[in-house]
Amino acid sequence: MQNSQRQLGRPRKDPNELSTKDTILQIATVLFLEKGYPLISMDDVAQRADVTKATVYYHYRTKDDLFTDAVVKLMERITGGIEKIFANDMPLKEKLHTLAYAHLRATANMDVNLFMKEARHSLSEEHEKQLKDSEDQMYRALEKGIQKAMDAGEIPQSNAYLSSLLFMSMLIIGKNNEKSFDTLNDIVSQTIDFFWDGLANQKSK
Amino acid sequence: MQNSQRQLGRPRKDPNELSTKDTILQIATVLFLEKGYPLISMDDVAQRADVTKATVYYHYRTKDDLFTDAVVKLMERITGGIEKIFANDMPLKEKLHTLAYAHLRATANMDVNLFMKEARHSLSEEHEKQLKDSEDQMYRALEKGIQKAMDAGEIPQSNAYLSSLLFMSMLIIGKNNEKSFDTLNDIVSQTIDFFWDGLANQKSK
Amino acid sequence: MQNSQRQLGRPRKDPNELSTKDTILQIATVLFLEKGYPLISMDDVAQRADVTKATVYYHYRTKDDLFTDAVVKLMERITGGIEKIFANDMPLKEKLHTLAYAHLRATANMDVNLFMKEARHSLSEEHEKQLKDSEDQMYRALEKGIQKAMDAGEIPQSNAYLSSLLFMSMLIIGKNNEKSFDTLNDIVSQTIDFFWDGLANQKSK
Amino acid sequence: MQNSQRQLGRPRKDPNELSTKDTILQIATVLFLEKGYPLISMDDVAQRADVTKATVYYHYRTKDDLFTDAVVKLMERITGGIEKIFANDMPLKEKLHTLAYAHLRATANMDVNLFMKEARHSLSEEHEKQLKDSEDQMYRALEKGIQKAMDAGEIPQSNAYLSSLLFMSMLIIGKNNEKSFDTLNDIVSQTIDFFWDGLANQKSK
DNA sequence: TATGAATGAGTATTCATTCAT
DNA sequence: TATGAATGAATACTCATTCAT
Repeated sequence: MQNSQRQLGRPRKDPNELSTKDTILQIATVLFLEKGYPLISMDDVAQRADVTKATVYYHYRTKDDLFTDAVVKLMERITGGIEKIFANDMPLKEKLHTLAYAHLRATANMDVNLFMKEARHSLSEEHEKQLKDSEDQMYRALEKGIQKAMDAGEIPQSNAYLSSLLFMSMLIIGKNNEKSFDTLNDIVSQTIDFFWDGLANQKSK
Repeated sequence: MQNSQRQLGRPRKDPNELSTKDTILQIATVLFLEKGYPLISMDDVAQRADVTKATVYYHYRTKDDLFTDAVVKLMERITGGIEKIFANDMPLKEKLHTLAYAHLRATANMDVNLFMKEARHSLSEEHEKQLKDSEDQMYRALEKGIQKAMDAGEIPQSNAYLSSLLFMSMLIIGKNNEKSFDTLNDIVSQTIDFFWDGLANQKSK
Repeated sequence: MQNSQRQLGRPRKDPNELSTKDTILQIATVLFLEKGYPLISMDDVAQRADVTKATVYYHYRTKDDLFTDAVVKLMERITGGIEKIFANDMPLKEKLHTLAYAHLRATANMDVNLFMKEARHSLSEEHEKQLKDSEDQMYRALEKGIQKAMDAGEIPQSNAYLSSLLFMSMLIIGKNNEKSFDTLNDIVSQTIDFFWDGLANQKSK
Repeated sequence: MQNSQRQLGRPRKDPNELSTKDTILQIATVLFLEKGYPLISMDDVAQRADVTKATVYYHYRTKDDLFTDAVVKLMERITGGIEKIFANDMPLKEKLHTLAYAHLRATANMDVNLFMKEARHSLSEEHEKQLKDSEDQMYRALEKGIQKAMDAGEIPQSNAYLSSLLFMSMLIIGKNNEKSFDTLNDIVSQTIDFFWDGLANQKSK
């Protein structure tokens, strides 16, 4: 009797490489981040992934599906990163620093915010909801970290969710205006200081 | 010399109506703000302005031209608004409040940031520069107002330009998450408080 | 003052030729008749009409629109033909002969029935209704002619509408099996005879 | 020689279930009848049969093959039905009635004629011939029955083949316009009466 | 026997732009 | 000033078919 583990269908050429589906997703993520949803065509993705358009469609039923999958997985990675940082034992301000660097490096050419919003006008409600959820999860992870610091008395109690929104927002702006500053370093430091002072001086509510 | 009271050329039928060119620009601005550059076609603009596409092309050589003109003029209006507010005599915090309301109201459905960035990948360098300049002018106006407050000792000296960036950024984020808050009022108040504390506690540099 | 009759926009190259729109419609009708709705692409139409696909779309918003217009106008022509024949003064049987010939000649390669039904699965409800209506009108014209003959006592009273359906149906079948007969003449004669006897022997209802 | 009772090869798990190939054929027949050849994709068939597309291709080399097999087998079944009815001993008119009901019920959603013709433009000559043959066989079965009635003096001698074509043609039209009549019953009765009078009054040739 | 992966060629439709009046 | 006609290039998506297991 045959080993029932045997794989059906045509197998991957080289099992050590990324699967075609993963390659497509990876390339798509980069491209969407770089130029945004409407400016990237399925042809662009196919060409860069060195497969035919039909292959892209074999793995992702629609452009929406591909985009949504790309964003959701990206958000999950970012959320994971945030959680990992907050699991550490450093003081909050240092965590924020680490976070800021990690985030800015990871999303090099992109504006996650833009990324999300751009799609809103093109996606189905279901897809939009998925996006929104994954985005929200990210903010919630950050909120949780901040809240913990509030509960630990490290900073005064205030609206931790709003703080997380503002933190992300500040990072983005910094990045968009990178050229106006000497270094990424400068932006991060000054932004964090600014944010920190905002945080530190909230009247308990 | 002609009497400057006298209108040259054939006068518009109804002087209260906008010129065709202005109608087109106005409509285009609204549409671009609503959906972004790539999602609005020249046909959309033409239809909504109730002229033919050819007429749009008569007044604006390319879509880029139209978009750039729309953004630049919008930015000029916003910049003007900022300057007017800062010319007043209220305390800085109150000015920021006024500004926040005015801005959020004016840009109801839109995200200026998105608006600007979206175009970057589609526009020629020349057009991009024009956009960047007009955006910069807006930030500079805000920066100037903040700097004035620093010089007057109203708040401590720090990076006024960064502060202006952060302020705008916070407003946008707030707006995008409007649904997380009870009212526009809440967002503005909390954001301004947060920003204010960031501002107020900067160590002099 | 300019003549207000002046045509706006780019005019037809040669005003004696068919307008582009008419050319497209004519070609499309022929093609759809020959091969049916699903097998004819907008590209096919464009190529045969010697214009670009975009031009076809300039004149007809969708393939459905083009198809519907083609069918409706064809049906109108057929209906008109039927009415003209029935306006004459010959005996009914002769009219049917004339009709049969005219119809078979006009719809050379086609099966109007096929033509109509094929579309049913592809068209919107609105388009389907238009088709159905134009088809119905044709049957009604025939029905009216037959009814007149009944009222005039030329043939016994019976269901004139069913008779018109059957008449058309017989013609089509005859045509589809043309090769089994010697000549178009044979088919027409025998079919009409058959139909005639069916008509002539209906018991009054 | 093997005992013919014994099944060769691995027996099907559940002998009541259709073989995969038969399932595919059955589903395909239904789908093609419903929507016609061009509108049904191999994917549609595969999905509805709950197998993969590759499996369909394992059993049928091409879409043409599948279609042709579907039609030929359908025609064989119909032909068989006709023969069985004509083997009976009722008067011809009653046979036609029975036939009409059986046919209209069996081909519920379809127009066999349409079904056949639609394919003509897509199939190879070889396939077309097969289709034509199986269709012809059906008409011949009907023709034979009618001829027998003529020879038996039940109806006057005339072109039995034409009569069979017309009979089928009339049935179809009736079905397509079902909604214009009260019941299937009405259509059948009236159509048969009409046909019968056509038949009964042919001059001997 | 059955399947997962991949593809080349096509399909309807859109869009920025040009041109002649 | 404004327009009707025309187009080249792109866009999302589909489909019959092949291939290696």
